[in-house]
Parts: sequence; C-alpha cells; structure tokens
Amino acid sequence: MTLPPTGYVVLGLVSVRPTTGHDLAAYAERSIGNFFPLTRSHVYSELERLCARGLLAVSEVPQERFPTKRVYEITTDGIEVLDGWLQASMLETPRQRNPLLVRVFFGDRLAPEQIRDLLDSYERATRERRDALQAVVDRLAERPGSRFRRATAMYGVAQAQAQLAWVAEVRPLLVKSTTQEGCLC
Amino acid sequence: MTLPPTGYVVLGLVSVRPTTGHDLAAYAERSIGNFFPLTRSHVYSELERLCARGLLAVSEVPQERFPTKRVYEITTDGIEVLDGWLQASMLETPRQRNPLLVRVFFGDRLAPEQIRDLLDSYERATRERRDALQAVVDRLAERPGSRFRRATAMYGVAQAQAQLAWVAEVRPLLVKSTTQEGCLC
DNA sequence: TTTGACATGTAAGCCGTTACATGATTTA
DNA sequence: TAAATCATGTAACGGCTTACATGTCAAA
Repeated sequence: MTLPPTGYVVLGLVSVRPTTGHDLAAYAERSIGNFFPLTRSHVYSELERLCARGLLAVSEVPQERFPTKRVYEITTDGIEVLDGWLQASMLETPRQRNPLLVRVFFGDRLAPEQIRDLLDSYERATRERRDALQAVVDRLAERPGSRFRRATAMYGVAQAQAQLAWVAEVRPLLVKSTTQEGCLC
Repeated sequence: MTLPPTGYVVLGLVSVRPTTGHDLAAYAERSIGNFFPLTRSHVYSELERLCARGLLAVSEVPQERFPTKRVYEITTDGIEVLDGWLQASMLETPRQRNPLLVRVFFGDRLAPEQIRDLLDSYERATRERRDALQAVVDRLAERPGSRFRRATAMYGVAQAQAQLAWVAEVRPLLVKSTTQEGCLC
C-alpha cells in the first residue's frame, strides 16, 4: 500500500501520540512544517483517508467546555505501513524549486541594481530564518530526547549559513559596481 | 496577468532564443532542471497556453529530413509579463519538502543501523550531486557571459557542501555506536 | 534490424491550495 | 463587545505527473 507523501507524514505525527486534527495541524506547523509544510485542510482530509484505509482509528470524545473532538490513533496496520516507508532505503528526490535561482538564471534581463536588491532581500530573509532555526537548536540542546528534531533544525541552520556565504561570494560577481565602470584594472 | 510558476520559467527559456518544445525540454532538463524540474508533457502544454494568451508566437517550420517543427518565440506582451515577474521584489517561498528530514524527524522509530544507512546513502548521493555541479561550475568559469548560470550551479555546490558537513556533524549524535554501549564515559 | 535522435502531443488523475462556512466558550 | 481559542470540515480548482500514443530518418 502506497500513500501520498503527506499521508506518511500525518501517519508519523499521529504515531507520536493520539491527537486531533486541530492539535496535529498546530504541532505540524511549528515542527515539521519547516521542511514539510501542511495546510489545515489537508490534515483533516488526510486523517479521514488514513482512517478509511484502516491505518488510523478514530474515536469521538465529548468535552464539557469545548466541542466534541475526534481523536485519531495509529493502528497496527498503520505502524506497519509507516515503518515500512521509513525503512525504505530509496529516498524519493522531490522536485526542488527555487524561485531565487530562477531569477538569477535570467539575470541578464535584470539591471545590476535589481540583482543587488534581489540578493539583499534574499540575504535578509535567510538571516532571519537562520536565527529562528538557531534558536530552536539552542532550545533543544538541553533535551537529549529531542536529538532527532534538533538535527533537523541544525540542517536548516547549515543550509541558511551556506546560502549566506553564497550570497557574499556571488554578489561581487553578479553586481558590477556602476561607479567602477571605467576603472583601469 | 499572473501565470503558474512553470509559465514564467518557460517564458524565460523561450526569451533566450526561439525554440521548439523538444529542444526546450532538453535544454531545461540540463540547465534549470537542477532547481526547477520540468516534464516534457508540461513543457508542451505550457507552450500552448502561453501562445493562447498571446505571450508567445508560434510558426510551423517544415524540414527536409525531420518532421515539421513548431518554433515558439516571445512576443512583446510576453517580454512585459516576464520582466514584470522577474522584477517583482517579493519572492514566493515555495513549500520545500525534504523526505530525508522527515525520516530523521521520526528517527526514534528507526534502529541505529538504519539511521546510519540513511545518512550514508544520503551522503553518497549528495557527494555525487556536488561533484556534478562542481564540474558545471568549472566548465562555466571560462565564459564570463555565463556568470549567472554559473552562480546557480555554485549555489547547488554550496548547498551540497553544507549538507555533507551536516551529515558529518550529526552522525555521531544520532548513531550511537553499539560497540560502545557499555562504555564508562 | 534495432537503437537513437528528432518531433509532438493527449488523457487521466490526484495531490494540494485557497476560499468558504460554522459555532461555543473564555478573556480582555 | 470584540477577539482569541477550541473545534471541524466542504467545495472548487488547477498544477503537475504518469502513462499512453505515433511516426520518420540515420546510423550501428
């Protein structure tokens, strides 16, 4: 049985502990969302689909002060499918799209100051992302039980750091300073 | 007028020089395909759509030894739309999905040797990708007219390099050597 | 004679996003 | 009385992928 990518992710998140669509969506956004974004709508529909396939079981839990909630938990079939996917050695290579690189690729169509602005805004955004992820890494440093989640954040930091280094490296190559237009070098 | 992401990419590729679907797909695969994959089918349909919107013009060119081909070229409207998009300061942040990190995230469900295998195969694939991209960077070093395309390849090299460094950093943290299980440290 | 280059598409389908829709309870 | 939290979805649409479908010419 094969699932769409999101299916495995949702299955994995439910496997941590039984949860509702509401909670799962919130948790996903601030954890796995950094490298596998999920929308709330999609979470709900995927939960139902996994249920229909017998990989999750659902139970309605009435509450006093809040609406009745649907709590999902993973079944033995679900565990089998999840672990089977996790252990599959072949890593799917997803289509990675990078709108920044597309613009750089067509850089000949842009004026030097536009290239500069493009790199500047990319640098700013990347620095912010790096700092946010570094904060996560630091926060999880105390908890040895979180080493896997911490490793994913470290990955993000490493990526961002490399992107900043790349900007610094290519900026002088791509943005010819107009004031040096007539230099003798 | 807004287009799907692929629309702008195809538009940009045609803007370089008039071309056929066949040639464009081949060129896209070995150039922009590294950070924006296109399928052949998609290229053909997107070309037709851009035509219908008046952003491209098509002409049938009969050939002696080969089938008649449809050559597309960009129109003035097309140039306007393309440059408008390239100059838009806001960079869309696409949903970046990373199946490796998903597996790491759920690393608690995997045995240490499975984590190790996962990291090893990722490292191998990454090293290959880095070397391939480095070859592109080296090849383009001689041609100053290719500095933008070269910069995109440099980006890939920087990313791959950071990924390799990350693997080296987290491997000892995530893969507890079973032979040291009972060490006194 | 079979492979590879040249050349163009159609059809089906699903994954995933965006927008829409609802309603109770607590807190400011 | 307004906003935030808790809670659950539906509907529509479109982008993109996969698989299918066809044919000529040159070279091995």
